[in-house]
Amino acid sequence: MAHSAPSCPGCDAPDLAFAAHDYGHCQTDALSRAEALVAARGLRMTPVRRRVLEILLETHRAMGAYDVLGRLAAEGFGAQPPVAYRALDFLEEQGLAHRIRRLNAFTACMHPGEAHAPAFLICRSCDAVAEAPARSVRTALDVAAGQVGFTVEGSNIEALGQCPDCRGRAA
Amino acid sequence: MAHSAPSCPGCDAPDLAFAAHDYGHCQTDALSRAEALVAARGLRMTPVRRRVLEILLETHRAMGAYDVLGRLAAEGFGAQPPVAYRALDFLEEQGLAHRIRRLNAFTACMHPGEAHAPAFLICRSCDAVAEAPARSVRTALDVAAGQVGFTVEGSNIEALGQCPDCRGRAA
DNA sequence: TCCTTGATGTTACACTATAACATTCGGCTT
DNA sequence: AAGCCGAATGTTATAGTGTAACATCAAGGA
Repeated sequence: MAHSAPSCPGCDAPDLAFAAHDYGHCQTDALSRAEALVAARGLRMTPVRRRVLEILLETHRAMGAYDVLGRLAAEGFGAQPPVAYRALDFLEEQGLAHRIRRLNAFTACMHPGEAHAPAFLICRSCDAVAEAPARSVRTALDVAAGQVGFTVEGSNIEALGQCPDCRGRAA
Repeated sequence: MAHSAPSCPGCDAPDLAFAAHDYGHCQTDALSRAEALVAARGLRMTPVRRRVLEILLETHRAMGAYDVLGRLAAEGFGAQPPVAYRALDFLEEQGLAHRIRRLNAFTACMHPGEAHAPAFLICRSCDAVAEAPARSVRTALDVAAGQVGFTVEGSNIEALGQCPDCRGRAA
């Protein structure tokens, strides 16, 4: 699936990836796209799964599984770890959420349905996480791996550094 | 520091990254280079640190902190987690070991002293981990991040897939 | 010698994640 | 409507990963 319909100008515009903007756009749009995608695959977007995705969509940060679980429990869902982990695993398998391994945390995917091997930019000052277009990065990785005969099936590419806002503020 | 002296033909040759070869070369050479590097920085390569590096160098795989700890404990070193984690953290800070976040594990660096932002190739069949030259990958990441105003200070780039051997055997 | 610094060792605990099993729900067949 | 089946949820319990805090010890300098 091509990148035909940006889900949110604020989220997608490169120069606004870290800028403050109305998250409502991202949230409602990504959610409806996720619903359609899951339905098209003959799977079920259950209440827990939907709620977890909504929670992740509330911020452009990464949330730990136990943070998500806390929210779920407070809302009457199950209060045990598997409840959160199963929903998160489902969302990740469906490409609706990503795991940020550096943080042991999860973040909503900003481009559901589009084939992409994202790179994540993690700000060490404000903990914001942005999903950067990384086709070139992934390509370079495939090439480097190919040179040693390795076939890449999946990747995690994460960068730790400083976002524009924090760099401006703190030098 | 430039990549002037490959530490081991078997380890460094791209087409042998995953091939069986005499680990003795890698181990003794990497170890002596590590010693020199640490000394040059005015730091101390203590017995625990040296032993942990040796243990990591025994294989071209990633080891969990608790696996390392088990070895240490069996040899008379402290038996509590911080003993292993402190040595591993030291080695990582000095660029003598790398953390493979996908596996919650650690692996010895094959190019100590050389500036590098490595990519790791993790075989899902045999669990071997190879450190691929990834200057181009890191450059692509820097560029992609730069486009959204993000300054990359550190990265983890990991690929999951199949090594040449396993692909040959299993199709 | 005394003192400071850094390294090691310990206890104790926090955080992350999964195995295994019971229960419930939705859809389908009869 | 009754019964069945597979998927999803909920639970208990436990495994695995990582760190805070403090005590002890060794090395080097004042």
